[in-house]
Amino acid sequence: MVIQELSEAEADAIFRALADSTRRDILRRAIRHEQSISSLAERYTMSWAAVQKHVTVLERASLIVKERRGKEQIVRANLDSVRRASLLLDQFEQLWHERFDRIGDILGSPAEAPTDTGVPLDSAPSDTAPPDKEGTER
Amino acid sequence: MVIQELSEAEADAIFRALADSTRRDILRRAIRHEQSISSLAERYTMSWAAVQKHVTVLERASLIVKERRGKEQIVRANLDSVRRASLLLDQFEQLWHERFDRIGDILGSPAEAPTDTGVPLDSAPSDTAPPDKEGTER
DNA sequence: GTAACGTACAACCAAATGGTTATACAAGAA
DNA sequence: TTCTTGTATAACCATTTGGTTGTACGTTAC
Repeated sequence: MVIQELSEAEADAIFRALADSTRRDILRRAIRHEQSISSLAERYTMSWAAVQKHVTVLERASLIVKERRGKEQIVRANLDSVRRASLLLDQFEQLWHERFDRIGDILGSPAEAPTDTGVPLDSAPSDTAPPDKEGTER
Repeated sequence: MVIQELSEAEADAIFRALADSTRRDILRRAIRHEQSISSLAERYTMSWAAVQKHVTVLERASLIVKERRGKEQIVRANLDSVRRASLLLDQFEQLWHERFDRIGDILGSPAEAPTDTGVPLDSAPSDTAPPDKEGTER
């Protein structure tokens, strides 16, 4: 199983969704067993609408899926998104290892690095990539 | 290696910091090699101050560490925090597996028994925990 | 010394977040 | 039918976020 890689926007959504303890809690409950939004909302002191919004955030991040069952919306966790996020974190770890695989960690690609003047300790290994956003990154 | 577990607030900070593509990019660069804030800022079209703010967010999340070197602040990645986040994601996965270890997966566990701090494998795992934002939260 | 560099931070702004209450509607139960 | 439950959404509000410009300050280069 390969598990699709995350686009930058998807990664944004997933990590954002995970960056709130209430939402992490909702996700845990949804993982333990599917349940309606209302039964979820009962567990919190905040308003039903607030919980609903959290569910929506989780849904937009694909961390959960809603499924209508009669008059209820059943919330089900989608572990694939969790795994994708996990994979992205693994890539950071990978970069870390690659750093030490580079012999010396000094004087990397001589290619361009037109004015990497300063920073003698670490010239530009593979860093000469397109600077700004647009997720290019490896 | 045990790797400290994350408090809710730390988890908030880490995932929040990761929920922005510019910050993930900065983190990747910092992982590849330590460098000053200015050399990082050169890679982006946004203002220096904006990059500085992103660095601060990453620092508060302990994803990077700053270290003064002469007049420069050197930004260094702290992979431990990445690993902690990874571990938290693993716990979701773990919950998922426990769900199917429970014989039956009886849904709708009413779950009131407010004492089960031990994550029983059967009925309601730790579902009864004070879900809401306890003291700490924002 | 002065100049340039790297950094820090304040003040400001628009947009997004996280919460509230209130209203509306469909499905089941009585 | 009416009542209740579960859901959805709008309007509103305070705070945070992500960006800007401007100012200030210590360190290094000249």
